[in-house]
Amino acid sequence: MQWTVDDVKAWLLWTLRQYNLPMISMEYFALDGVALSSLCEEEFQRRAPQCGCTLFAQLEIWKAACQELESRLDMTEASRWSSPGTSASNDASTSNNCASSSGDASDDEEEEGDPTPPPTAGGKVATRGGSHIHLWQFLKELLASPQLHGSCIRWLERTKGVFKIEDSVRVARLWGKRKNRPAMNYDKLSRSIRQYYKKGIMKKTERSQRLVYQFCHPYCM
DNA sequence: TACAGGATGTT
DNA sequence: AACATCCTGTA
Repeated sequence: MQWTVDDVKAWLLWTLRQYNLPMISMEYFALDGVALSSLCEEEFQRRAPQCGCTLFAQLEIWKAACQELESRLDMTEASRWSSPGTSASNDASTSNNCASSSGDASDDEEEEGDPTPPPTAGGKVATRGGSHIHLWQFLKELLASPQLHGSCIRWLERTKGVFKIEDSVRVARLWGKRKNRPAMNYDKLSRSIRQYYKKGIMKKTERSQRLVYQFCHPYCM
């Protein structure tokens, strides 16, 4: 996360726009990438009461995606991420240090994450982070960023909530990373999706194709 | 490999 | 409750 203050601002604006979120005061986010990463969910909420939760969750996904790209993908796609930048003019700063040699990487190294303890006052701080995200929410978050995850999961018919998992291994790995479950795989992830059938969160498609699922109505909006 | 679900443990 | 894990069986 080597973002500058401007990179952070660009990411915020881009994310707000992607999700039609209300505008926020950028003054509270005059931070570089490292500082932004060190913020806990509550601190996001404080700075952006309307959408801090979403921004925090999106940043988690972004970080996971960056790790994925650095460790897994080759340089051919590296040009696609760099900094978010609104679709208009953009970057003279492709701040990439992706010098990762290819070779193999059964698993990536630890993330630079957050070595900075949150300097908040008062007693109770980070600890109660929000990892209580549901699988269906996580999948929707991935689906909401096709530029980042379109190669592993994408909508087939967005209005109907039909989507396809293109790369089951990668989706499962991202889910495991998010939940801190290193042993996660598609077998277990798909079992959880199947539980959604009787819960009315997802349903089977008309003529079931493999790796294609469908959200039930309130959940696909 | 993917899919369907039952059983059981964990948080 | 919402998984995570494991497993039997089917296609």
